Amino acid sequence: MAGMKLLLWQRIRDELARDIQGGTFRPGEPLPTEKELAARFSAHRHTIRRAMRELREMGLARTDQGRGSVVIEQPFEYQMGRRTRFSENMSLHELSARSHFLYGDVISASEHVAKRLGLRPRARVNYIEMYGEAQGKRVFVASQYIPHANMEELIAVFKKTGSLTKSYSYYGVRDYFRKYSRITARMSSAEEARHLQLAHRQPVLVVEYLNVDQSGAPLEFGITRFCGDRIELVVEEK
Amino acid sequence: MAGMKLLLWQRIRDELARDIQGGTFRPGEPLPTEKELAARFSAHRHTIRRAMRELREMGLARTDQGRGSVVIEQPFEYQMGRRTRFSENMSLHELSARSHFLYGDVISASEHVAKRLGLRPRARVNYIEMYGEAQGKRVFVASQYIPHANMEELIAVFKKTGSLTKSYSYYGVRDYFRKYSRITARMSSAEEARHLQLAHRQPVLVVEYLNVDQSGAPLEFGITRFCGDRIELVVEEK
DNA sequence: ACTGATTTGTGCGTATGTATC
DNA sequence: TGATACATACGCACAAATCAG
Repeated sequence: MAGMKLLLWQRIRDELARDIQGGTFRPGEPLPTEKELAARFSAHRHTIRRAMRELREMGLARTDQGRGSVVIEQPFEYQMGRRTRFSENMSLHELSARSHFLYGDVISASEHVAKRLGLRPRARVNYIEMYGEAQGKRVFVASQYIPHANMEELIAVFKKTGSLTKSYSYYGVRDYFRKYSRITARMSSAEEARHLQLAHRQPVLVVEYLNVDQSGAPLEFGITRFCGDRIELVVEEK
Repeated sequence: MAGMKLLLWQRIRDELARDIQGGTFRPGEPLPTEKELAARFSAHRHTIRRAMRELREMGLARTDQGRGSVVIEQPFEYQMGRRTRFSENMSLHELSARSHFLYGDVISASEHVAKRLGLRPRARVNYIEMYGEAQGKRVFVASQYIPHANMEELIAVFKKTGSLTKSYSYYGVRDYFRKYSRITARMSSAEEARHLQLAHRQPVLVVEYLNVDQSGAPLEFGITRFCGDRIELVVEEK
């Protein structure tokens, strides 16, 4: 089978794929126009299009009518399941992932938040805003609400440890679980676009979730906004 | 606790919430400007803004700087898990949900599809496009790939039964399971916007998934594009 | 709001190579 | 050998979306 003769469009597809994976064409950057590629490969535009179709299906490129084709930014995988944790999640992929503190305060819960956490309205909660980074790219901003009772110095502890999981263990919570996730998509707000360092308004994946401790008691309610094209949520059934 | 005195902003919030939930303000329609609301309630604009903030947190309204506030279209819940099926899923909520046939053919699988289904490249697969409707609103368009071997008349069967689950049972597949789901968000293409009957380009939730039969063999690979603001995917852990 | 240039999307026609019966 | 079917590749034309002025 080795040295099998490849068709023209397959050779073009493979060469462009190598150019992309080798870094000649960088993620986010436009690919040459079909006309230019036709000249480069001395092939018909239809043949170029056949190759481009495959690149799209391989998830390497995206093309828009009237605009052209761009190299897709390979999205990071974000595993979502019973034991979803950002730090464990992305370091698995050696992505040098970190979360960064943005803002924290003790506030009184809105009705919506109180209901989700099973608290009485206006109960005191720790409110923490953070953003997540992987390979130098912002991938999410998150707002988290944790009941203030029993964890009165959580914000200070979080600032020191830099991780909610570690902060919980400081308070004796050895393990916790994702109870549910509710996922929608919408356009980013101006503030979200700023935090995610997006040039323009882009779609965000909005995940509203509840984490519970080992006894099943609500531990943390949060709303995470993922940059739509930099993250791929993976829900794997066992 | 009954008859507890409510603050002014809480009364305004509750009255507006009743207006929205009662249908005075319809989903998708703009709410009165803050100035108009201030006049109606004889309250200061700041007080109106305090109430609006809660409405946003309750998921009832959305406001954009310079434009105003609109009533959020309450998204349908779409349960996602091991036994995800559209027909069972939405009829639970009495949403009069149906899926509609768009296009079907036997094609040869692209490399990407063949890989996911564990077939050799260019193997024959049934290709079915459909869209889903709930309460008269388009909620998704889906492209599905099912190996052609063993299910040679699948498309004809599907046209008659109107359901993939029923079509599978015709071929003796009594049950099947969701192996994984991969979720991203992006802008809808022109064609997707048309199928989803969107006025403008809007974000879509893209779910790439694999269903397997009871023996664990790949049964159906598909890409579903949900209208971002009309659907909320729910991943519930047990 | 309009115009023209650029770029991708689509359709049809033609010719050629290859596999099958 | 011939007939047929199918995929590949090129040529040409026009539609549709985008963008700069």
